[in-house]
Amino acid sequence: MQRMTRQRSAVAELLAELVDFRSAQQIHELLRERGDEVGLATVYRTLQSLADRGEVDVLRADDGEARYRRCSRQEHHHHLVCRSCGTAVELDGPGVEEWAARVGAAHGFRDVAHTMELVGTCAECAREEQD
Amino acid sequence: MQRMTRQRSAVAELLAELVDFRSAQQIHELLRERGDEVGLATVYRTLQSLADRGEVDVLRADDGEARYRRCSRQEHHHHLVCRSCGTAVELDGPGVEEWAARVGAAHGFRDVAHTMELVGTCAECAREEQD
DNA sequence: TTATCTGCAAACATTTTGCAGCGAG
DNA sequence: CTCGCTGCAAAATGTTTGCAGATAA
Repeated sequence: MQRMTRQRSAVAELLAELVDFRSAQQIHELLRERGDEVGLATVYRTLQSLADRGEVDVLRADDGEARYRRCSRQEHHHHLVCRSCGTAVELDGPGVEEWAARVGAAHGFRDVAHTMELVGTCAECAREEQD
Repeated sequence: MQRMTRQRSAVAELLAELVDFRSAQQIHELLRERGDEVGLATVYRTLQSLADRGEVDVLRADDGEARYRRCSRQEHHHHLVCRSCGTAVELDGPGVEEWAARVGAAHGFRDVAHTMELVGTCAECAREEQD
């Protein structure tokens, strides 16, 4: 069957700590940063097998990159990012989650996941733009 | 500005006849079948410019291919896509727009834009999974 | 005329795959 | 010891881009 290897443990552990969707390449990079060297191909293979077993969610970003997230009922959150300086605010509040679930149910959809990104100009950068 | 060429007319006409999402490559093939030879690169460029102007919707299939469809509405809206069969439902209702604007304002952000995608399993595919 | 568009081929980015060697069980 | 797993590099796939020639306005 399935063997437990250093590489697979590393991917699983990292996923357990992440809350948002991340691309395979981001995951590969995060592993490297924490000292767990895992081949990119292995990251792809591991994520794929996890996805096949339903242990991670897979979504596609607008640029075509696949994004993975460990599957859980736990609420994830979103970010509001400044398009100018990159400052990111973590958002909480169930607003979007509720809306997504309600809309999905209204159309008979099950297991509705979502991705969402807010981009704007933060107060500070808006002020600087005036000059 | 923008010139009207044989190729662009052909793409526009084909899109007008299609109802569901098609990939750029499918569109290229459909054009060839009806005798309108258009280079694949031109198909991509045309679809991209149409998407920029909001005249077509773009979605990403699970395999990473982009799918295009002429937009039935001009306003900004979102989609609920089935992760299994690809069926897409256009969503209306200002729920998310209001939420995004409110959250942005609460943090002092200006010109808040957002992207969002819902993915779920539609009723029909959920039924088939039972077997 | 001339700025834009087109087709081709080469470049790109992401993901998959073939294969020889490694290593968990 | 055995197969499944890994890393590498090569291939596949979908999309973008550089460029020389074609063409709408």
